[in-house]
Amino acid sequence: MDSAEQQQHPLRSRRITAAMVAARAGVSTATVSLVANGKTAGRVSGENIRRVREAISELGYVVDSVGSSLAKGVSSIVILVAPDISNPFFAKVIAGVRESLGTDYQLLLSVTEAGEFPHADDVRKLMALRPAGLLVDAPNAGFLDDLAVGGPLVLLDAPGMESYAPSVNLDVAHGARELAAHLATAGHRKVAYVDSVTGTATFALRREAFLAEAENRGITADPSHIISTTIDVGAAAAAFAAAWPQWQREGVTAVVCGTDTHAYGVLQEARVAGLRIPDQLAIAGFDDLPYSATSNPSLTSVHLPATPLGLKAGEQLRRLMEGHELKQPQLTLESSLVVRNSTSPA
Amino acid sequence: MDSAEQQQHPLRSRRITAAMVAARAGVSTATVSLVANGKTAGRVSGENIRRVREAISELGYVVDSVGSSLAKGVSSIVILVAPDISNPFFAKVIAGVRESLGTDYQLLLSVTEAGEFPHADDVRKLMALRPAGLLVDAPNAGFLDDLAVGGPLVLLDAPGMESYAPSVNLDVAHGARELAAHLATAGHRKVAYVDSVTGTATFALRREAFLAEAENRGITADPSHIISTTIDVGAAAAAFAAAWPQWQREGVTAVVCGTDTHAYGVLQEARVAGLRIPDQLAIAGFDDLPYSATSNPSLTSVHLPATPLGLKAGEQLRRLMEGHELKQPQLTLESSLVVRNSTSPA
DNA sequence: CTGAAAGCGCTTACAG
DNA sequence: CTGAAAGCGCTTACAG
Repeated sequence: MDSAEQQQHPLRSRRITAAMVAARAGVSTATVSLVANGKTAGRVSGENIRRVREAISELGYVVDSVGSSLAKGVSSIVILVAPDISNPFFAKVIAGVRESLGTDYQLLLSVTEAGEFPHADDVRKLMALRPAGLLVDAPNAGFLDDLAVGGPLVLLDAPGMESYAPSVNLDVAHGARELAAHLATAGHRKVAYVDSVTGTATFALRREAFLAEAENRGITADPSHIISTTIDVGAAAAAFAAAWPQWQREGVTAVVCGTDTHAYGVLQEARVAGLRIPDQLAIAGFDDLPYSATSNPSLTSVHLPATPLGLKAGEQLRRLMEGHELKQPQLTLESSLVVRNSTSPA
Repeated sequence: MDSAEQQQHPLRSRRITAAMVAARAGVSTATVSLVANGKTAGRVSGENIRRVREAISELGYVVDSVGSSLAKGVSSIVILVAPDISNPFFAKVIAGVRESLGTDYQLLLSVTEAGEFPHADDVRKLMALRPAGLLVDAPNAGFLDDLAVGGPLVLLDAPGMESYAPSVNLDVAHGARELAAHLATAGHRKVAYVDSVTGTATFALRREAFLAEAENRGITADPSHIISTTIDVGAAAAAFAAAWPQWQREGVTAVVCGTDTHAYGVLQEARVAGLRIPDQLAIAGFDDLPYSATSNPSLTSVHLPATPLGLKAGEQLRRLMEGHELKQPQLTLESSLVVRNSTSPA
């Protein structure tokens, strides 16, 4: 039987269309569309609803996303633009987004080379997909200017860019200040800072909040003690190895890193150099990746709630895509310092 | 930006269409399509090519992906189905895929809850997007049976499933055997194995190759010494903590983990229990994540080439999507053991 | 070389 | 409540 065969191999055989369902149910395609989209209230008789549903399940019909998107003017795709997914932090953000988006929306990842954001042309290509909404993680202002999109848009981890769009941010400054206080209490007076090369706001905020509070507490960070690398263990390790001899001569006793990934590289190289941690050199990072608890020594880090970040951003976007107003367009999630052995003797 | 425009729905309203380009260039939309798609050879005059190109750049026209997909019957979307992206290993795979796919294709991530694969219904929803191709990472056979898709499809890390589709695999068995040999040489006779709960082939292969070679070399792994958890530091830590008292009584001296992530959890808990590593307990994993070099102690692991895996899979899929035959439908990439302090005294 | 026209599959006013 | 019909934006035979 034809229909039985199609049921068995729905993806291999000819595509099932609304017209086929309509023919089988003895209704028009308009009615099929109404039923398939759950817009039957006061528009389709109970009997027809039943017949269409039966035909749909018998044939294994699924609304074609492309035809539907063209007719509606918008697809079910949500684009997540992010500068770096190699950071394990980001995997958690994605997990959160997926969870809040549910099965109605498809997540399309727009990833570019380490730290780079797509430019106007790439953005246009993305918009050609008619996304239902956009999620932009850790953007820089230049990218948001290029973007200039009017549809549903939520920013993640974009401090200082609240004027562009609804955002979900992390109060990294709070954790950064705790870290400065912690190092001051431990007696450090000269610190170095290993930043990320990407000019994204969150990294600037981490650095500035830390350095400001450090200064308040009598800690100095000489300009030559502030360097940047890509978010990569090896790159951070190499940069630290090159800088350390001078830093050591100049009395640096602690290195703060923009991400834990940087910190792992510094840790690795510091151990190669035979430094006693934290006695000769204290090391700390941001993100509190799962690996920071098991590193050697375990890494002091500013904990950032990655999964909740993705979750909240997805929820906000979802409201926007459903046409609702946001009661609270700006959300901020907590951060806090987790002290471990890389700054505090066991 | 004009705030009034942003208030509206520019995603839907201000769209530049082929008709607008055609009007401006004084040609038909058919000619615009030909030029925009680079199919002009012997079909469009030089003069018209010039005029259309000019109009395209003046208006900032981009071919609408939805309309184009509907007309062609296929989109420019490549779907990557994967059971787990929280593993940092996977971020590298994605990076490799993105690189080989280039800018002609958009990468859509189909992620599900930890270790779960989408079932028939979800697959149908995905196929409704009319993807240009499918990449499936670490699938189980049940999923591939459900899939039954006819279009371009490449499997990643799917040992034993070569009959379903072209695949790019990792020779995890080789590294697993090296690991067994290494532990045997170090004098271990009773080992435990912490597996992943997902029934994916690569994990079964890791386990079986390891256990077979272990047995060859006089190492036993009692059934009660083989457990499974999700790929999660905390879950592995808890499972190990619960099992260790019995294992210790029964003489286990080494724990091999299906992934480094599991191993970090075991490492963490072993240190909490005050075990001397590797003297009282040796620990090893698979994946060789960047963090394994900096853990405490550094982790012995079977190195797997994640980025090349994504890269090769993307290249193969690309050939398929361009209508070519694959000269080599089955590719296998190397793995090898990296010995560190968790199994070998510093 | 060129354009008019027929679709691709769906949704949505619209008239009944 | 229902269906015929007009699109959505594009591509591709097809006739000229």
